[in-house]
Amino acid sequence: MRTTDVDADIDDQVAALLRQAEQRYTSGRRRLVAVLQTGDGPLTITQILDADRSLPQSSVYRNLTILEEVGAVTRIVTRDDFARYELAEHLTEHHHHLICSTCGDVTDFSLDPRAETGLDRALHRAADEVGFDIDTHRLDLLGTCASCSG
Amino acid sequence: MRTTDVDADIDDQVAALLRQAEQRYTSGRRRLVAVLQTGDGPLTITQILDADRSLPQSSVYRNLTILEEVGAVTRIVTRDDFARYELAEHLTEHHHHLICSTCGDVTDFSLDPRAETGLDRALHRAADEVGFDIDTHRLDLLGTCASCSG
DNA sequence: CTCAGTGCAAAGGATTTGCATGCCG
DNA sequence: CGGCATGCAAATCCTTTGCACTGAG
Repeated sequence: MRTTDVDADIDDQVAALLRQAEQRYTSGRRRLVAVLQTGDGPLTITQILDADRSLPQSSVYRNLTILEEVGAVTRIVTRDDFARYELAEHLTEHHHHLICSTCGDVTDFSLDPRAETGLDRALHRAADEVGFDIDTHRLDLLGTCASCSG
Repeated sequence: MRTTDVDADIDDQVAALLRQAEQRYTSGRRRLVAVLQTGDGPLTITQILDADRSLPQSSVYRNLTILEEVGAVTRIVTRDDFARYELAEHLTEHHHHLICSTCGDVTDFSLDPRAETGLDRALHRAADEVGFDIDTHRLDLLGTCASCSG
């Protein structure tokens, strides 16, 4: 889904984000972003390292932190002990996660626009009541994926 | 909000859940549940230990694990590195979380029933498409809480 | 009495950091 | 050239576990 001709575009945007923060878009960071573009959902460090063996663990951690600060990447935490990373929403599209309780895998999905809008309105109504200023929302479904229920 | 006369009721339900699993409801576990009833949102281990200094760390971890297995407690993970725990939804009510990006605190909130129902329907529609079997959903708002924006 | 539960301290595992080296700008 | 980024290995920090002890039934 993410392997379309917008990839080059994403690269440019990441480059821009880094430049604004006075950070370099080095080859290691490029390879990291490339791996993240690959996944159908957020990836764990292990998955990233497996996907590109040339990436050293510590650099991956460091660069993911920087890419997150810069706003190019989002860190996700599920119930298991592994943090997961994905490209930031403004580089892809707003989406949510299907988290399989059995295999632990995380995949993306979207809500139809009407439902998403309605949800957004309801959320703002609720947040306003307590003076909370919403930045974004996060919606995950926990359950069993198709392969695990088969 | 949770400090009402349903507290005794919750205690009974937790006791029942433990009994079903052939687990004892010991004083340490009682104190732990008592602390969880205190919070306006999920608590970190540190918060729990601070709330009741007589609770040893390792027992808290162990008992939270057991209470989670039994279905009395839910483990939450936010973006920071601390796991948080709260009483299971069927002991309280379905609710969501306001996560402050500045101070890291988590508080509960609810959506109005109409919005919640609409959301649920939309979620099932989306999940059905990919053969995902929903157990529950998790909805968090990320942003700035009233005290931090002041 | 017996066995699950407890508490201490030491181990485990994901993540972070120090430091010498290499490379981008 | 100068400083940021890198990579290795050692350190850190939340969490888990081993083991001897205690208390509930």
